[in-house]
Amino acid sequence: MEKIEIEAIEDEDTCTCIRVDSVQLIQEPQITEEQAVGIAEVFKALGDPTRVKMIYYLQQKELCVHDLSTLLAMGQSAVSHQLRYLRDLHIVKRRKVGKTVFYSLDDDHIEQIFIQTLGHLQHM
Amino acid sequence: MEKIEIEAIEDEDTCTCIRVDSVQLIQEPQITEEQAVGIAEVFKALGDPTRVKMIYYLQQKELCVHDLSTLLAMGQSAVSHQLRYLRDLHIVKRRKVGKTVFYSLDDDHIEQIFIQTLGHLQHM
DNA sequence: TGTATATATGAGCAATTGCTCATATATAGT
DNA sequence: ACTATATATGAGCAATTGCTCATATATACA
Repeated sequence: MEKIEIEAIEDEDTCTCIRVDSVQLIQEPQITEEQAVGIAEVFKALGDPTRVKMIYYLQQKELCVHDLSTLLAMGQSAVSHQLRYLRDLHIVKRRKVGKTVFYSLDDDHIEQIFIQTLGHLQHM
Repeated sequence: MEKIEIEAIEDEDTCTCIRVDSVQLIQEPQITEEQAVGIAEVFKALGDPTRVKMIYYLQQKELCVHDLSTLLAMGQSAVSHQLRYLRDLHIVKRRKVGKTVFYSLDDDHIEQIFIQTLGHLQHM
């Protein structure tokens, strides 16, 4: 058991509630800015109702832009923009057949996270 | 095996790529607007670097506002605002002791989703 | 080659977000 | 009661978001 020097920290204010533990955490930062940004980026991609529906449908079957547009009752442009966004994050991938482009999920991890969360949220 | 009437759908445009399946999906909507909004709401809460860090630290131990402020290198007001946001979603809860308020995670499901996702994202 | 269909993309715009600043509230100590 | 500390909150503002509209690109077919 080591004793921790509370006096080691000297700054402008007075709160010492659990300063000790905070310092311990600070000394092992454990999560970097880049990691936090990366994690947030993925969650943010799933954090929009339109994209939730898209991923929900794509998780069931490959769909073309037009059909997604119909299913979501949204303009083709809006759908294409969202698909572009998801594709940039490698959440979704394209398969072109003639004029039409089919989209499907591209990432097993994200798919699992999505499905698990769906399950969790049933019980809330 | 049932045959599906493609001709049943008659609307303004021409794409019939997989219209049949789309209609099948449409006939069982399976995901409502409210559900999509609810799911997105949760993901959105996790979709910001500041909140990711907060949840990451709080998942390790209960912390007061001041210490979170120190850990995140952010102003107390910004931290309080974010905590308020997370509290409204029942992701975080308060425990008041004298002048200081301790925050901790309030939802096992969200905690699990967060940890699992953290694990998944290690392998990406 | 010309036309129609399917998708992609840039610009613009209203709504939302995440912060800061100032200030309010709550509690403890004198 | 007065002061200091800890947290909460409203207003404001710059940045981001998610759509629409117009238009570009790609492919199929006559």
